[in-house]
Amino acid sequence: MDEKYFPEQIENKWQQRWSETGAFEARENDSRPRFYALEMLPYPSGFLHMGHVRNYAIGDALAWFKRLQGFNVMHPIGWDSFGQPAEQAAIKRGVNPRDWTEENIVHMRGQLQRLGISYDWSREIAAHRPEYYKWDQWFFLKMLERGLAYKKVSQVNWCPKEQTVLSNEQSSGGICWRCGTPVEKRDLEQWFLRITDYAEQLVADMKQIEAGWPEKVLKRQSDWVGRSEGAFIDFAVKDSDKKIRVFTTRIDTIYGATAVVLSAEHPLLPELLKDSALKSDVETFAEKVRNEKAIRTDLAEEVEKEGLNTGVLAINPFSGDTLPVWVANYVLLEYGTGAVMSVPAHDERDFEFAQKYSLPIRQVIAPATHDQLRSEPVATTAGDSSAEMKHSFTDYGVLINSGEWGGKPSDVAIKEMAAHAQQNGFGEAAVTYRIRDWGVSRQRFWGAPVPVIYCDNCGMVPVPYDQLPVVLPQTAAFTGTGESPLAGVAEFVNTTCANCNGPARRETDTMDTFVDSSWYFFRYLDPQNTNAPFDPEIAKQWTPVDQYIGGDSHAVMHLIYTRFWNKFMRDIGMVSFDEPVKRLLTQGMVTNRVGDTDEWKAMSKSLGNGVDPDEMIAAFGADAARLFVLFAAPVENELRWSDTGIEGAVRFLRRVYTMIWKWQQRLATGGGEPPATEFSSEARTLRRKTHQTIAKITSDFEQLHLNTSVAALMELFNQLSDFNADPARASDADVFAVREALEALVVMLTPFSPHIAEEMWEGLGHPGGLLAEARRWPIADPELARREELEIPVQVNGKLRSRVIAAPDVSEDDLRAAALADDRVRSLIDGHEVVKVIVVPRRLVNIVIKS
RNA sequence: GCGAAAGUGGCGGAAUUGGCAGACGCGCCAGACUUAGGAUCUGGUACCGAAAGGUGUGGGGGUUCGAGUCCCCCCUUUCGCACCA
Repeated sequence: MDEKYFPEQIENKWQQRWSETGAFEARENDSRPRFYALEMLPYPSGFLHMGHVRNYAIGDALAWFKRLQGFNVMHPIGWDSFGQPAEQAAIKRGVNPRDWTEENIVHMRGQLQRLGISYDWSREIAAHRPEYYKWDQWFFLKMLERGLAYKKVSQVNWCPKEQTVLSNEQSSGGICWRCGTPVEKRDLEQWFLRITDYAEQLVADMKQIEAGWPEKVLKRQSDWVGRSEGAFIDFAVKDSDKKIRVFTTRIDTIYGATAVVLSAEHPLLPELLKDSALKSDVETFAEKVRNEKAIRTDLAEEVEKEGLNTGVLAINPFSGDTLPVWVANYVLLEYGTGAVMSVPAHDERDFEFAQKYSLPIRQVIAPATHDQLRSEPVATTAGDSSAEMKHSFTDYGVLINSGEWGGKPSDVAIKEMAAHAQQNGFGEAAVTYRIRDWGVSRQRFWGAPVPVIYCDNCGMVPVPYDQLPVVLPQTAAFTGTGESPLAGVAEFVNTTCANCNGPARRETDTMDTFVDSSWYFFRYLDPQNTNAPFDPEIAKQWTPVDQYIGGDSHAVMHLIYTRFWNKFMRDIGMVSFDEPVKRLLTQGMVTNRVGDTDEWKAMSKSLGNGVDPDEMIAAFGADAARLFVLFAAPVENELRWSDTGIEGAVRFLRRVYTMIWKWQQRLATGGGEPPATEFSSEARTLRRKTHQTIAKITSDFEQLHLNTSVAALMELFNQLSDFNADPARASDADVFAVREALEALVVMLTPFSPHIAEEMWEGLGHPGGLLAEARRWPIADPELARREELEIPVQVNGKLRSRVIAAPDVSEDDLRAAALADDRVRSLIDGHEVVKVIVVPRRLVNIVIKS
């Protein structure tokens, strides 16, 4: 090792050595316990940004930690390389998306290697390569076989700026997930995956992962799936054999229904209107509502409720009442049945609607008091409470004005009334979900082609498995019009039918890139497999993933799709578990000040607040850059970038390096045996700090509390500085204590700054590198970590007044006596009555006096 | 509007979960290095006060011998949801 710390030199040296020795390659024939550390794979945009650096620095710290603890660690990386930006580059600049993508990968791979992230590069994958997307297509066909992939015309989310379809997850909140443009609705024929078949499991299986996943991610997923228990009820249409089915979670309020309200898109509407005098008015109104919905852009504002009476009447199956049927803009076709019973007295929306259109308001739930829950049925009067009620009453309570159900509490009535409906054939208890099927069709070039063909004779024909992959053509005309560019590539489109050999056309839609990322981490485990996406036997050894790390922006996209995919893979026998990821960490964003303002936003090119990782590496070294991002904030917090912070990291590394240099000669030659002589009190203090630090960092790592681990390393170093022994003259005992501290420091620094750690480890006289031994992570000795004496704070009436020194095993009585004997304490309690003395063993004494 | 989380020095953040508030770092101040300093080293750094001492974890109340931590009300910020029947 050199006298001075030259990061570039050290980093090059070790990156090369790691690569030559295959240091990070995970092997199958290995008896060590396994650990799968996974970071969300990047899109190859061309440049690594600080968010990537943070993500991979966290994952790498964990991977190194586990490796040093003796685990066989799987730590792979790949490229989420299909998607929009490549195609945008093609449209705008005429470059070939494949070339653009491959060049970006080369550049970013170089950046990752310069960062020294310990990936097993032999397992690298890229979604845009046929050997990968072949298996996307394979999975698609499997889903098609099982009826889980289907095509239908539907209203889809359309981003007018990017000219593309978006899934519901990608247009959450009504805006495009990528560019923030308000989303429009369009009618298109599209491929869907039946994620709704798994809605119940997506909710129920959260139990299995709740210990390891952030609560907020599970909450968002749970909201997204939107499980809701209630009942379907059929309202017969008067003078007709038609029925209107509504969904309600509050069947107990059904006697308060004063209208049935349909969404403007409700399929029954045209038939219902057939004989209505108001037909044309209603149709005009419904048309207007549909249009407003399709182009709605001011999402912040709640739209004012509007409705129109259709003139049609329906019959409440419980009360026999005749109710008007309305059409209104606040009823959604997508949820429930597209029709609701309007109960103004007990639903805010219905109340508002009833107020506006002067519909009657009938109260049927009374607030429950303790006695009422047991009271006899209240006499029913079908009164209109519109005058008295100022707000809807939406709590559960006791039924009134509800026929035979009067007097029953809501929860009981809900169960009994659903059963009653079922017995009488006009309804049933039901569970509905908010989640919709996953629209995976994209009218895009740069994605995996949907592997089906259309034959004039045979209709839609799946591409046979042995004809996969359906390979993307080299290029196409990129017009950016929203039509799939593949449609213009004749040699792609024109094919022969696998059934009848007649002429046929290929599907020109490609798949959503979230298909690629739904199962990629299984491919890492068996990346060369040509017979299957992966060998289930190999996958079994490594999965579920032990720790997954990435941004929380994917909480309801990638992270819900991949859970769905796993359940599908389970159902076709490829995996044996329900959940693919045991523990998930959603790391915080890396932000920087925007210009001269006080705003902190995620680094981005367009805001001009980006920090180039390459520049950081050049100026400070990869080790310092990584150390800083891990130290500056807890991993889940936002990280506000600071240029001075990283200088502190370099300073620390340089100080450690200098100390190792100072000691290396003495340590490299001397043996590591415990000395014959006694340890001095200072040496014992150093050893105590060493073992306390080992214990702290080892346990911090389990929670990924990396910032406090770094702080602990710094404390250990400060203690070493204070120890201030001279390498030339130090006693054997002192040298032993220093060696113990320095070796622990170096090994525990490795997850944060691996290059300098390897260099220093070598400098300390250990050839072969840190991974030469199966298990290198130090183990804390609790005996040595224990304090020899305790400084116990003494409070008088809760205020800190003094401290007493005590042995760690001091008895409560002795501690109390010592506190009461303390001079300062005595001067304060003299002349006062001691009411009580609280002794917390090993912690504190509080003396309560009367003042 | 609904829901959730969070408010600790100039800044990022610690605090063994009810027991010494401010670890560690950044910044700042002072000093040293017989020149320079955007290098390095040493010391200091919550606030008020000369000191003794007092005050202090968004504000107000409460529980407790003891509250950053628990409970209630309020304020602020961030995030999520957007008529989900």
